[in-house]
Amino acid sequence: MTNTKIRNMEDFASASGISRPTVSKYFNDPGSVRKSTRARIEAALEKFDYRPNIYAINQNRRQTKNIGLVVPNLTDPFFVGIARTIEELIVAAGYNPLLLSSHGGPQQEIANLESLKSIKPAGVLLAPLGRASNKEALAGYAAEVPMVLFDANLEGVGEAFFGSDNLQSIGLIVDYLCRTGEPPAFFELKNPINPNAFKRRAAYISAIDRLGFDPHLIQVDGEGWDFEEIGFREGGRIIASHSLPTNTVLCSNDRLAIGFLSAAYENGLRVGMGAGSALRVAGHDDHPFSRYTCPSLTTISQDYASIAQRSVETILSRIAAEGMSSDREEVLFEGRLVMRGSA
Amino acid sequence: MTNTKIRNMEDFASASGISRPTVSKYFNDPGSVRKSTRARIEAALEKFDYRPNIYAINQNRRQTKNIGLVVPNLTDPFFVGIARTIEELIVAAGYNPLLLSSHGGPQQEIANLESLKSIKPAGVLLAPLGRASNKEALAGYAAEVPMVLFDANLEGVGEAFFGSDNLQSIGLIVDYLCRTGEPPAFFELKNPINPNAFKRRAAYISAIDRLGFDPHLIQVDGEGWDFEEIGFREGGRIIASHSLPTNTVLCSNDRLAIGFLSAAYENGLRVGMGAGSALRVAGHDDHPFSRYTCPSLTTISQDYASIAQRSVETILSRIAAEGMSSDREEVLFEGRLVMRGSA
DNA sequence: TTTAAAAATTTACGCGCGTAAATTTTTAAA
DNA sequence: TTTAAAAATTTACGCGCGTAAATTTTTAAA
Repeated sequence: MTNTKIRNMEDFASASGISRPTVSKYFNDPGSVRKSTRARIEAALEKFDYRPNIYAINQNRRQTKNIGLVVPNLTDPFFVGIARTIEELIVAAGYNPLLLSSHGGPQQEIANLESLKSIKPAGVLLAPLGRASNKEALAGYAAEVPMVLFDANLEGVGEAFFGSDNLQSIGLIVDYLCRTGEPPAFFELKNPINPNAFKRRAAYISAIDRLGFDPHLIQVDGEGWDFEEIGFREGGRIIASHSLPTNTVLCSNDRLAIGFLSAAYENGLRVGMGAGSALRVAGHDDHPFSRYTCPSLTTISQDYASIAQRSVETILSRIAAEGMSSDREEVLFEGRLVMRGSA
Repeated sequence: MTNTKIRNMEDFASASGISRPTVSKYFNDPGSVRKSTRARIEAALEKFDYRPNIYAINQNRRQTKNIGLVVPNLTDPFFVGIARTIEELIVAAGYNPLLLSSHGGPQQEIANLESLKSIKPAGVLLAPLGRASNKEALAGYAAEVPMVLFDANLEGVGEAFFGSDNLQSIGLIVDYLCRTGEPPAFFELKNPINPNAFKRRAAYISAIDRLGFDPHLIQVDGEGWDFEEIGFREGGRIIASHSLPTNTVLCSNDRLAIGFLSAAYENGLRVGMGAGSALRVAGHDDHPFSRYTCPSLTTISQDYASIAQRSVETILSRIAAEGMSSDREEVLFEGRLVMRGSA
């Protein structure tokens, strides 16, 4: 064999002794060619390590193998974790994931989707910002590209939504807190961005009502996504002013709770369940750092794995169906109580 | 104007009344065409919102506008932050960043670079895993694609390296700790992955020597990237066994310190500078959560902005130079002391 | 061994651009 | 107004694939 330089599929086909269209067929689906042919191509592949030009492929294929994955934030480890799980599932299915973060801004969210357009994605998985999202623009986009929402729902947008069952999970932790001590007050933002925050508020009120107690909403000011800072600042203010209505606080999410716990420590308030403790604090999401707060945080762990799996399955089936959209699907997965030191 | 469907640059050119080659020239550099021509194209652009097919462009261009960005980990907020800064600089320069995480594994690091090959990147910015990296494979890759390293250095690999001056920053915090209390012991992994860890160890010894004290290395077992867990487990073990050689501990990085502080809390050891405190703890990196530990963590803030900026500037100039590689550049940026409650 | 079905091959075209060379038009300078 | 330079246009080719239709070869079944 001479030292033939393989520059394209033409060269590779002649080097392997197979016609180019058959080689093309092989790369699109190795199982679609005869076993002996496959063996010859793979032998040649060992020798020359040729790979087809992705740009030429995507220019000519009816559809790319790209799937966009847009999350609101990558400074939040929750989205990093679920994005990684989703990416693995997409790769396993033979597709190519493209992860983008909206950095908390609705204009960036739209810009991300627009920039994805240039790579002609077969489908998009979107965890929307929520209330801040440009819903009309997203709905318009979903009319052009198959889109599945996860984490936060926008009514009627996309082919499906998969997220957490806040009614169940908040009910679970409220039950637990009431069973083991004083009924909790609910610490949250006055004007939350995330739709889950509204559902958690409603779930809290419903659970407290069901148990025959009075709901206490502690609604604080704060904009944006810097929840730890808000939890620290507002939590500190409330603790210092001795205006806590109960000795138990359920935070709308772990990031608020992390800030709140830090504020409690700064103010010399001992948190936990023991005799010497003045306060119990719980969160929601099982943030990676909730294990290392002082004390470690009792919280709810979301079913990331199921959310990721169903989201990927659904976008793949919608891509395969090519516009044969049936009804919009909405599935909520149950959370699990994680008991630690704080409550 | 009829309702002409714009399917490609040919259609768009005739709709705007300009020849296709001139339109092509415009998209490659709007400033390269006459002002009046530019105005006509942009007027047509408003009307038809056509955009060139990225696959056809990249198939035909000598070089793409893609720049790969590979970091060891996205669960570590340090890399999320610097990646975001770098992405913004790349976009501002008219290039397209592609962020990939190696998830802590050397085989994934190589796989990331290989997968980048298929999109024919003009250059790659790599924060290598360090000791675990397949150095030969990375060097081979750098011979084919312009590559700049940041955060962790691999001797001789790539066109340049930009990182932190651990000698300066560790010296700074050791000086501070010695000036304000007992000289610190150094808490670290026995076999660290990251080259910075080795430099910090050496910097600690050098600084302690310079001040005329005896170095105390607390080297603990632990594999992988779960530093908080290692800090918590090993820190707790050491605290419980009362084997701390001093009342001041400098941790090799903030994530170890976060775990260590949590362990101190669990063991009832009060950390801080006040009279009632038994222990001082400091870290390195100014992790986003170091503000919310109990107490908040005294640490070193790295000069992310400079590292990001120089890395991007350098890869762009090497891309422009097209293989005209001169000497390998190495620049270390100084850290800044961040004083908080823990030391 | 014959026959039908499946797989591979050949031929041919098209995708949507970049880009080079020769020519024409426009602009700025004399 | 003339002239030279700059910009735009025309013509033409190529990039590296996907893919369809007709034909040939191979395989499996009768």
